[in-house]
Amino acid sequence: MCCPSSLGSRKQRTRNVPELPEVEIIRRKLSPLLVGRTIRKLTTGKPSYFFLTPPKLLEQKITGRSFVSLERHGKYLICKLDDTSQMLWHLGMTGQLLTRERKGALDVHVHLRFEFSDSGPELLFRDVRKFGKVRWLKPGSAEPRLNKLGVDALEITGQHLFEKIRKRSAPVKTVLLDQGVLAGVGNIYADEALFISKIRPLTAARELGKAQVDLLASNIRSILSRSIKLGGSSISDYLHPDGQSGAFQQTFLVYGREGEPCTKCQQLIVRDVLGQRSTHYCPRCQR
DNA sequence: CAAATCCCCTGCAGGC
DNA sequence: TGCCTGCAGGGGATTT
Repeated sequence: MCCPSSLGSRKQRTRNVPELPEVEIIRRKLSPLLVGRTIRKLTTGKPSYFFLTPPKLLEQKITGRSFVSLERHGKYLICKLDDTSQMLWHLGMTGQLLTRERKGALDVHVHLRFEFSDSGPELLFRDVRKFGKVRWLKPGSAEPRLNKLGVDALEITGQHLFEKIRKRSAPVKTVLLDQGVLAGVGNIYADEALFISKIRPLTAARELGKAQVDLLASNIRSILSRSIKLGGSSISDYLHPDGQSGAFQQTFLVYGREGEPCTKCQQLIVRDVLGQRSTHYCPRCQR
């Protein structure tokens, strides 16, 4: 049938990176598969610059350890190990955590392969763009990056968000992406939440009134929850650990819809660049 | 302290 | 058909 590109306008290619819902789904699916299991062997691919902890050191520190819990703050996954050390994972843009039966060759983008002492599936850390991060933390030490994160976006309240942004002159879209303000919102959910809240992304954060920020905070929480229910957004690289795709991308109202009619008012969706990130909004609904 | 800019990387769309 | 260019994006470093 008719293809969208027949409209003639050059459409931006959009990608989706793991944001809070995607990381939370990984956590929920991976947690029962990891907790209680012991790492028998860690294999690293060619050392990539992206490791915060050198692969050899990581291998030395976690071999023989077992998983106690898998937690999440914003877009970070936090593995607690049985010697009270921790392993942090950040998936960057294209990071994937995949489970599979122990067989077959590894493709060149697999950077870590966790094998366990039992005969169950192994775990792969795969990352094409190499923006992902893996860090081991010795017992009792804290990760400065985690300490700088704002509250998890699922917990954000209007009052708290208002306090955090009331003096910020930057566009509200840019401020929502600041992980020190709230943790877990990325490009897609920022655009979608602003649309639902009828707030133009370019608006200076400090111009927003308390009622608007209350609404925004509430919409951020609800859109993230809805995405989790639908398995997250799978446009390009994101997959669940078992290879399943999410379905939330089918409900996007503005993201990646440049040039298409707004679902509310038929005005064409506009794309701008803010803080070097593409930003989508309806010029009529969002004032 | 906040804001703006640049950069890491690689697959792939678009142009010719 | 095939080569070349430019873009996507999180977040850290650096500069203003």
